[in-house]
Parts: sequence; structure tokens; C-alpha cells
Amino acid sequence: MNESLRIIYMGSPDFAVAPLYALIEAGYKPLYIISRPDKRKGRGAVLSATALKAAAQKIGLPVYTPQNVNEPQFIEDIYAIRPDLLITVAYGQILKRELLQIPRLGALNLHASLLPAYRGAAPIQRALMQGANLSGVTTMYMDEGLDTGDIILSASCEIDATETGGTLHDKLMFMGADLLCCTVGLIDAGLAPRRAQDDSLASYAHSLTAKDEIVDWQMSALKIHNQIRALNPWPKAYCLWGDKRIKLGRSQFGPTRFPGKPGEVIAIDKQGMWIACQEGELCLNEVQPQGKSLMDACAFARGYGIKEGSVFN
RNA sequence: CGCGGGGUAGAGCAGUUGGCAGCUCGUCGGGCUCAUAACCCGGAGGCCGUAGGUUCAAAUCCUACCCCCGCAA
Repeated sequence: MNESLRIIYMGSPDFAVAPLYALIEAGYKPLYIISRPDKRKGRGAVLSATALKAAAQKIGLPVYTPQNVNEPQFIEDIYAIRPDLLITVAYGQILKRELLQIPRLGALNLHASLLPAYRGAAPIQRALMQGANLSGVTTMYMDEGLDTGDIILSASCEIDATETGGTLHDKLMFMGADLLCCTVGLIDAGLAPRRAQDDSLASYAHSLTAKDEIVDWQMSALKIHNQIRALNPWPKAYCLWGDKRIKLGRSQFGPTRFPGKPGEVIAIDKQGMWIACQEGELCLNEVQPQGKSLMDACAFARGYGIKEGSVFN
């Protein structure tokens, strides 16, 4: 409706791209995009832009990539734009109060969880790792805390047993895109609700660390399965075969049928390799040895001479 | 010029003192069986990533290039 809303959109990864497109389609085209600076990434350490920056440049939107958005100079620049609305979607830096107070209609954030649960950096993966069966997206007015602001709207979705970090990411990204459009529409119309978060129900989804990727066979098969699917397709959980890192793709789990020490291969069939865990059995369907592409676990077993009785460290 | 692994049959791998291209699985045909993803017999399937070089002879040695992937950031 009102196409004259002056919007600044901030974000960085993939997750921020679909909501941007949706906003534009809904008639809320941002004036400026702000994203994190280019970083050296990947093989050969090539300098590369964030997904949002790349997408924005493609459609001709001006992009700024300040090292630190909270620099006084940058805050002045934002102020000069006189934005009505400031929107962040996985931007990756906490905004200071002075910045949040600039936009006339407020500063909002789209978050990939049902707040106040899973505040923080890795809500999607943490929810899956913990075996949650409900997730969702939330829009909120930002305050100085980490995802602690007043909630505007939220939408939930169920998580089934086959959900992975990748599928949930995509699902929430599109749900988030819709939710963000609704939210902006309501704000534009002056009808946006506002509800404080109940801090007693809050939980935090800390960023993933290298430690989160290592599989510990001393855990239950269910826990390991949740870890594997949460980190699939990225960064992927892994275990060690000798001194080689084996990334784990798809997996399934079941009750104990054969006895075995944790980490021991107890059966190999068409589905893959069944491995004994502290509790239950985990079946690896797809694995990726370091330096190789993703392959069926039975192919891996065949080519690497893995038999029943072989043990993963 | 960040570090490193790899490209051999449909899949996964072996194969460097250069000398007929192999294994497991799959696939196709046949057999056994009440039956089977089991077992037995037989077959098909390869430009050994590409181009050039050395050699009587190259998957193997030399040079350049293409492609895939792991780490680190």
C-alpha cells in the first residue's frame, strides 16, 4: 500500500535473501541494504561477498558494509537517511540504542525461532540438536539485548523426524519472508501488536563451535541422529576413521538389536552401516570421507574395507 | 600465490623398480530354493580427467591445463 516507507534492510547470509525479495514484491522496497564486509573464504581464500550483498547488487540496490555499524560516523549516515523502518534479518552484529532509536516506526528483527525460545545465533540447529518438535519464526522490535525485544508476530511449524538443518532453514526462511511482510504491513497501517517476552521461558541457541561437530559414540543413537541432521547439510557432524575425518550425511536410528561397544560397526546392509551407541543403534546412510564427495555408506564400507566388528574412534 | 587429498567399469576402491587393467558391490543371463537383499555358475561393461612429452613400451615418469573435495579463515 504505502510505497513511500523508507526502509533500511540489514542482513548477511542466505536466510536474509528470501525475505528481502518478498518485501520488494509486497511493495516495500528498501532504500539501502547493509551487510557484513566481504571476507576471505573457502579454498584459495577468495574474497567474497555475503549472500545478501550479492543478491542486492544483482537487483541494483545500494549496499553498505561497515566494519562496525555502531561507529558514530555510520550512525550519523543512517540518521541522515531518515528511515521510517530498520529491519534486520540475521545481520550478525548487535545494534546500539542510538541506532535503534533512529527509525520513526521502529527497528525490527526477524528471528528463526519461536521467541523467547532459542534466542541467539544458531536457533535452527540448536532446536534440531535438542530434538525439538516445534519451531517457527518471530518478528520483534529490537532492544539492546540479544533477541529480547517485544514480539510483534510469530508463526510456528512442526519439526518431523526427517527434518534437517537445511530443510528447516528453507522452511523458516520462506515462513519468515511472509511473516516479515505481514509485520511491515501492520506497522505501515499502525496496527502492529506488541507483546513483551516472558524471560522465564527464554533459552539460548549459542553459535556452533568445532566441538559441536564431533560425534561421541558414548551418547544415545537418538542424540547423535539429532546432531547429524541438525548439522546437515552444513557444517555436518563428523567422526574419525583412523586419522581421516568422515562427515556424516543422512542417518537413522533404532533400538539395540546386536550388542557392541560404542562406535563398533555391528551390521552393514543396503541402508548403510549400523553402529552401536551408548543406547540404541545408529545407521549411517551417507558419509563423506575427507577429500571425497558424499557417498552411500555401504559404498564407503566396501571401498574402505570396513566390516562388522570394525570400530570408529 | 593460505594448507592438503583426489579424478581407473554404473558405485566405492586397489594398482609407481614403466611390461596383457584388477577387487568388492551393482547390472544382465542361468542355476539352487517354499522363498530371499542369501548361495553357486557365466557374461557385458574402461579413451585409466584433458593435451603434449620421454620410451620399443606409460594408469605408472615429465610438463601444462580442467574438474571434485577436506582443512584453515
